[in-house]
Amino acid sequence: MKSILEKNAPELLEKKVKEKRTGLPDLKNAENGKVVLRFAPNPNGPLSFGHSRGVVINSEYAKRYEGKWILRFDDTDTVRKPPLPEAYQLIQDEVQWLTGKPADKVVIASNRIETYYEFASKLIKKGGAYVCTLSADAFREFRQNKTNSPDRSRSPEENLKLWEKMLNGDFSPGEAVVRIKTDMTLPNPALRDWPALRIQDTENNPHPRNEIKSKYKVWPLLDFQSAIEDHLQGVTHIIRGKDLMDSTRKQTLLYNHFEWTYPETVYWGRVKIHEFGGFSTSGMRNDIEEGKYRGWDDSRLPTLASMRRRGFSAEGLRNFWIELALTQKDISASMATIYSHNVKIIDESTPRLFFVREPIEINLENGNEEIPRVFNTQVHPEDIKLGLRKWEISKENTTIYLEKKDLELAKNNNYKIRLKDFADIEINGNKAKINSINPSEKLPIIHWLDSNNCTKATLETTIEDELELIHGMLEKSNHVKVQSIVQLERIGYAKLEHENELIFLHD
RNA sequence: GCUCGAUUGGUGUAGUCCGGCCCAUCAUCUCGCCCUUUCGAGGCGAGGACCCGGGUUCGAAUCCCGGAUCGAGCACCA
Repeated sequence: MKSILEKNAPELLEKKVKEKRTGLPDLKNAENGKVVLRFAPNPNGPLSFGHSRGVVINSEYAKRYEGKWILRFDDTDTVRKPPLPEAYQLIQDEVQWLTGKPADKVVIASNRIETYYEFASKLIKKGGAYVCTLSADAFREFRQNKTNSPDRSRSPEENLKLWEKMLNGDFSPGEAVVRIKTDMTLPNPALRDWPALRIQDTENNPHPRNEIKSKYKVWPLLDFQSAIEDHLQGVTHIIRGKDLMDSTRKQTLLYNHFEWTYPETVYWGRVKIHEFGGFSTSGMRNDIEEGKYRGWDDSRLPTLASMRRRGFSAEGLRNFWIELALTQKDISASMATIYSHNVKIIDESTPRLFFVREPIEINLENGNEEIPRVFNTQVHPEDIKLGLRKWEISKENTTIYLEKKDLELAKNNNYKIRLKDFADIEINGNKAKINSINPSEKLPIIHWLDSNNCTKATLETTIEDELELIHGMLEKSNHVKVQSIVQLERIGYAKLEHENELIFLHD
């Protein structure tokens, strides 16, 4: 059989060789050079770790299809989710850091309110939308009963008048809303005459941007604003959470009124990180204002700012999200996976350094051998090009530091231990003598410091959701600049945040 | 309740459209070994999964029917 096929129809055999796909799936109907994507966070705080998924996925697709992606600030709720003025810039900085370049375009919804008004007017004129003066509760009845409300039958002219009254401020919040006319008998209740624009009390809840403040009383809701803007910007593909599936359906109904074609849409599920509890942007904002956290970059917070501060590499984060790919499953990932991605990026270029926690002073004396005058080892064990760590060691009154914990380790080993890259020693009280330079027997190897070649330093870390400051001695090094990542041998990776101040990254 | 959607090892994925080469991929994880003067990195090996029940078929992770479980929407939030 096979040989017959080989002879007569070899393509049938070849077709069976399936290629394995990794990373992001292809986008449907994606034409190279023509793809336009967007990511639309609410600027009520800087980006959370979860948001970074949106930035990474959209920018990666834009790169793959040589298209562009728009960063859009959906800042249309001044009451419940008031924007944070500084977030607009913070988010753009974070995007730059994460993707290595700015978004291709930035759109701020609150700058475009009048444009949204135009489309609302147009649709009301066409009879595709109407002003509804029912209360939310009253309308709910009609939605549940699949019956038309009396307001629904008003003529476009009457609706236009009411719309003008809304804009003029003749209605208070809750008294009038613009609804998109769909069909009250639609099986999905979420789609029945859904609300598109509402009134907000911007006297008491002004928009935080100075140029906006109390300028508008009527504000579009997400489904309307987003749909109009996507069309105006020529968005071809929308990647959004599956919680917005009904938004797609609502917006498609709106697009039908205008006879526009809706973009291709793909969904992702929720992502939980085992180690992070439930955090919301507004919750974090409260806690920060109350002083519970030191800021958005507090290392206990699941924000991009925090991860960036701790020293995560943007590339590692990107790889993490790409590997998670795009599925509608609600997923629960572990920090271990993120660490693993990060280590792959940083390990080969990260200088090694000794940091002795809770240092105990020991006087080092000559023993079977004299104290060597120099300590010499590589900055990176696998890469000599990164240079050498070299200390001059005084031969008189030589004081070294060992970790308290390592003293216990030595105790369990007849007080004999090996100082890494240096010598075997035997400890006796606060003194130690050198037994041999070369490793004479298999001893535990510990890191250590010479008092003339180190300085006091602190390591900030998180233990059970509390910030801890570990005091210790840090090796002096001219290979490590402030803000760079180091590996504290036998401890883990950390960032030298300031002179003599380290912040723990991960182990 | 109504309406959507998802279901592959501990975790995340590939494969599902167009059934066989899938005794199921890759990564993470765990364990073992090697290497290494770090509890790091690297190398090698092992462990572990097609939600359940029927059906169609020579053959089902893949198709059909039923069920279960989980999640989301039904806000004048985003």
